[in-house]
Amino acid sequence: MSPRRSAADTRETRQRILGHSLAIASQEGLEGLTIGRLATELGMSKAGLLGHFGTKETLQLAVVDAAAEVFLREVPRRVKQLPSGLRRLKDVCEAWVSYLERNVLPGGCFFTAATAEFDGRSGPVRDALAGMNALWRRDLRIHIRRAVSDGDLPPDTDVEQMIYELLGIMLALNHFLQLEKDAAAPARARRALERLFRR
Amino acid sequence: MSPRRSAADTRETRQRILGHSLAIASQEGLEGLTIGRLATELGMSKAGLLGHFGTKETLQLAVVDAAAEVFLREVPRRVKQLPSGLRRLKDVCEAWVSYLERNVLPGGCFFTAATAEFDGRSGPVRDALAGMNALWRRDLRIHIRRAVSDGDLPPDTDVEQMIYELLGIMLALNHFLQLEKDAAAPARARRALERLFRR
DNA sequence: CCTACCGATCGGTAGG
DNA sequence: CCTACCGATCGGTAGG
Repeated sequence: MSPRRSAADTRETRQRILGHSLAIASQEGLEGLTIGRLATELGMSKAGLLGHFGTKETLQLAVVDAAAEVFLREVPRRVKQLPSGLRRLKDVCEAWVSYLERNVLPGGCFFTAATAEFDGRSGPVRDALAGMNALWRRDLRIHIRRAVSDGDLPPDTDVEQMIYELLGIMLALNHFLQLEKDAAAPARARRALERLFRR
Repeated sequence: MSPRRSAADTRETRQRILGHSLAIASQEGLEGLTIGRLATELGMSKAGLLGHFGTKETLQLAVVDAAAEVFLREVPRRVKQLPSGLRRLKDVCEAWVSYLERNVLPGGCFFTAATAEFDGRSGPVRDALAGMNALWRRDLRIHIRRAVSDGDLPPDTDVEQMIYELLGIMLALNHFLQLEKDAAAPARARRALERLFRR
């Protein structure tokens, strides 16, 4: 009667796995994501699950990609696609704060958690995380440089310094939201950003 | 011939275990710290090791305490015990940057790593970490308040905002040191601190 | 502190 | 996608 699993079904199952993996990984880390637990919670067998990815490491890499997808959808793609510059930078940062504030993933920022977890290791997962971090900094760098050449930031702006401080504000936001459940943290992040852009 | 293990020997063994645990945990996390691995690397049996702590959770709590010991020794106790205030606050922050810069633990700041790992969970380990974070913020709060009442910081200083930004600078420092091995990060942290105290 | 062991779970494979 | 299984390792205990 019912046809064999179509390619679309397969893709859907894969997305279900990745969605649940992302939720687990944001709370308990990429290593806390075990095949057995994942299979049980999704109501499938370990072998069936592993069939989609081959090994746990491949699954972890797919989760990193899925997390990047979510972040790109929720932050840069969410703001009006104005020309690069200070206005766009501010919009991106506001979307970033809002992303963390809205608790899109149950455990907060996946990349913050996963980066802290893997920064002391080596291998493909660590490299993928480092690559995503570098890509995102590159985006910020472009906006900041443009803001400087537009005259919206002082000509002596230290671009890397600004990226450093931006990231610090976001790391602190994630920290206060996750550890302290401090509802005042987003306002603090916004205030810190204002001070950063108004120097 | 040789006497039975003395209480001093026992304490020494315990310290050896905790020291090695701290090194592992700063790199691979408090959960990556497994009894079997720890026992092998220390050349003792799992049962012998567990005898000192009872359960893994008790070991994890002891590691949190040991990490606090190291941090207190390397940061607040390392600066001249001047009266609380802006001078002391600046000294403490410099010791904090230096602590991370000198890579006292192989995986960077234990508390940053462990907090990111446990902030999505519940239980005694998470609570102990939250408690240490709160204690440290209390210290910083006292210094900032004193600096304000001394007139060394503006009377309208938002104390919690300054703590937030301070923590962000340190989280970013740990991030850039661990993930990017960016030797320029300590200088960026110092510059960000200057800007924070000079507003 | 040790040896010897426990049940549970890990990632993964064979075969269908 | 499944069942059935593998060796390795997990935290922990009994008994000395």
